[in-house]
Amino acid sequence: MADDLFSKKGYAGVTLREIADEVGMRQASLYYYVPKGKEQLFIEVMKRTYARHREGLERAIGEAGSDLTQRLQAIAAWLLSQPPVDYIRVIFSDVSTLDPQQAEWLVYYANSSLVEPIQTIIEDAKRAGIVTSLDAEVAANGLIMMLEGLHNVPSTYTKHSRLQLADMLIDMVLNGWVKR
Amino acid sequence: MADDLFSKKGYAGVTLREIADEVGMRQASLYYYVPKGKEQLFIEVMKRTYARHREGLERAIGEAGSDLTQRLQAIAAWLLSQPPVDYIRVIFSDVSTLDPQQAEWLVYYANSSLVEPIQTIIEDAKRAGIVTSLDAEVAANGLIMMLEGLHNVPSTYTKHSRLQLADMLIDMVLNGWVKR
DNA sequence: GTCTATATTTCGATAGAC
DNA sequence: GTCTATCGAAATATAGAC
Repeated sequence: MADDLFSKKGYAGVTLREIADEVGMRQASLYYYVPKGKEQLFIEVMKRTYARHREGLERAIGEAGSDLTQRLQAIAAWLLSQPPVDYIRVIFSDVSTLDPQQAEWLVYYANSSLVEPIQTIIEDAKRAGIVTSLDAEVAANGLIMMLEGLHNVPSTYTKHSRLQLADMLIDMVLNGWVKR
Repeated sequence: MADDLFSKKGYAGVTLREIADEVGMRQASLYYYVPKGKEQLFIEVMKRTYARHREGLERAIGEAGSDLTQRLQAIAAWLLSQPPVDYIRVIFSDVSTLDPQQAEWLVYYANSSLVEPIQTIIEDAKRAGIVTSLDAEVAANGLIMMLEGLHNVPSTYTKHSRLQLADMLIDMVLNGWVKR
C-alpha cells in the first residue's frame, strides 16, 4: 500500500512510479484517480491512514475489555501491527509545497484519530479512580510517541520482540520508575 | 546547518542546493569539501550530530547534579534545544542507496551517543536504590522517544510549552499513572 | 480506465575558468 | 576555494491513442 511507502520513506522519498508499480499500474495512470498529482495522492492516503487508525484503535480497545493494562497492550499491538505513522513529522517537515491550511487540517485530523481514542480510555481510568490526576492528552501523546518509536528499533537489535518491549514500556508508564 | 535540514526533511527531502544556500555557497562548491557527494555529506553530518549529542547530554547531566529528576529535566532541555534527531528512522528508511555496512555502523553510533548516557544515569539510580528493577536500556529508549516526539507537537497546539510538557512526561514516567 | 510517448522540471554530479 | 556552465538521470506531469 502507498501509506506503507510514505511512512517508510517519507514524502520526498517515494516516487509515483513505485506507487504505480505496487498497484500494478503505469505511473501516468495514477493521474486518472488523482488529477492533481502526488500531493493530492499523499493527502488522501494520509486521510485514509488516520481513519483506519481511529477504527483500529477503537476496535482494539473495545475487544480488550475494561482492564486498563490490557487496553494499553491492545493499543500497542494495533500500533505495532501497522506501518509507522510518524504522525506529524511527515506532514509538517516533508511536504514543503503543501498548502499550510491543508497541513494544519491534516494535523488536527491526525491528532483526533490517534490521540483521542487513547485519551478517552485514560480519562475513563481517571474517573474510575484507577489512575492519578494527570493530563490525559499529554499522557496519550507520550504513550503514542513511545510506542511509535518502537518501529525504529531494528528487530535484530534487542533480545526482546517489539511487543515485549511495548509491554515493558507500558508497565513502566503505569507503575513508574521510582521505588517506594 | 545541514543537520537541521536533514533531520527536518529527511535525506531525500533535502537538496544540495538548499544546503549550499544555507552555507552561502553554490551547489557545485560543496564538492570541494565532499568529493563523494550527497551521501558522504549526509554521513558526516550525522556523525557530527551524534557526537554533539553525546557531548551535550553528558554536559547537561553533569551540570544537573545528582538528583534523578533534575538530570532527566536537563536531558529534556538539551534534546528540545536541538533539532530533532529522528534517531534511526533517517538512517534506515530514507537512504536506500547507503552502504548497508555503513548504515549499521551509523545506527550503532547513534545508539551509543544518545541512549548510553541516559542509560547510565538510570543504572546509577538503580544502584542507588532510587528506581525499581527495570531494563535501563528500554527505559532510556522510551524516554528518548517521548521527548523527541515533543518536537512534533506544534507549539500553537497546546497550552503548555514543550519544556513544560517534558516535565509532565518525566513526572509521569517517574511516578507512574496508577494510583496506589 | 489504462496505456505509450513525451514534455518539463529538478537534482546530483562533472569540467574547467578564475 | 569558489564560481559558471552544463550534462545525464530521474521524477512529475501532460497529451492523446486505444
